[in-house]
Amino acid sequence: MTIQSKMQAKNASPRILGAARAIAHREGAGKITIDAVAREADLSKGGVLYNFPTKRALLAGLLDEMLAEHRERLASVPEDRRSRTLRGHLEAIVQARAVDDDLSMAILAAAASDPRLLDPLRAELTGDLERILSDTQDTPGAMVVVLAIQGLRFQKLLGLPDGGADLRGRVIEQLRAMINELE
Amino acid sequence: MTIQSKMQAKNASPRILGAARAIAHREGAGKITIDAVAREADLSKGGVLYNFPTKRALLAGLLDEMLAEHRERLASVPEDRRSRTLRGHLEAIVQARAVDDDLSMAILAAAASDPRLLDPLRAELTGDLERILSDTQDTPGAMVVVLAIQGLRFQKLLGLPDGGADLRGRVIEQLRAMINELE
DNA sequence: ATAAAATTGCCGAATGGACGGTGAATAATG
DNA sequence: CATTATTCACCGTCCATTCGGCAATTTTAT
Repeated sequence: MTIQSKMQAKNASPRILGAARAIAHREGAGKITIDAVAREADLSKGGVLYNFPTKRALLAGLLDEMLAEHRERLASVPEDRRSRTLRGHLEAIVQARAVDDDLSMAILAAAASDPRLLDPLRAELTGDLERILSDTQDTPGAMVVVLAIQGLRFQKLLGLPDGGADLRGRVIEQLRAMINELE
Repeated sequence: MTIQSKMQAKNASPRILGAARAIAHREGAGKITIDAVAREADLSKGGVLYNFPTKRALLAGLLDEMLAEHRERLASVPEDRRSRTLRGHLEAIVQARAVDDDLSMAILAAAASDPRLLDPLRAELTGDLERILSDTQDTPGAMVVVLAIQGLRFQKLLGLPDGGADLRGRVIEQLRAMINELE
């Protein structure tokens, strides 16, 4: 109980989402439970459920937040360069923080029982993909890069073998080169 | 209840695994529960747990089975060609049956709470990757193909946008070409 | 301005269902 | 008979969701 013991915060949602992230990072993707989130956010279970009427809504909120951050990162790529979106995607995973991995796993796990949870992600990626493909004549070439980037994501997410940090670096260089060679 | 009403099969494990697959395919990844599997396999819950002492073991069994099939597919690639393993991986997803997607999702979901469940997969892929990389001088080039293939897997698994069947086909052609150009 | 009324944000106990797992008894097998 | 395979009846836990109530805040009425 902090300073705001009796003070009513206008919006506890960000605190709740932050708490969920913290739990995912500290205890793993499977530990995101309403109780746990409530404790972490210094809130009651009812309080959490007031802001997110269902657990699904909470997960959806997390995904939303991640997508927003994703958009920000894309926006931070210099305007003038070709293949902006594609570059953004690549740089995003280069800089990706480890925190998001457990979070992604949590969302993935939930999506197993409820595939439509990923709809916002699909929508976002559909837009990105359109932009990427319309940026070049060599659509298959661009698509290969997109797929490789996605591969990198899941490789990291699931801890699949990557051939060592050394190779990983060279692969990223290679992908950068491939992007530059797109027409 | 089929012909084998009162006949005791020597080994119910395959039937159980098959039941799990059926459920995953018919009702989704989230519906694989011990009770459900028992019903589907026409067995009691205890019977299932006799063969797989824990749910984790059941999932591990499913993963095992999938990896075995994976190895078979790899083995069916003509001996003489270069980059055998890599070609195998590519052809595997070209022919992949939809059944396995829900199954993979189920395993993925479980891995969220228990990452070590994926250890056998990691081991398998580590071996494959070694073989792939030692087949060529252009390790980054090969790795890009590996990643793209992995990207294809997850794209399909999660129903992410793929730019249409048309592009998909051309991408696969492109990947085949890239493999051929590896030295 | 101020009392009354309504709304907002939250609490926390209770509910109920789903699910993994156990163990003793029983049937089949060789 | 001994071992193996399976049933049946429970148990306990976890966990999302419900719900009635309460204090602070805002709105409405007087």
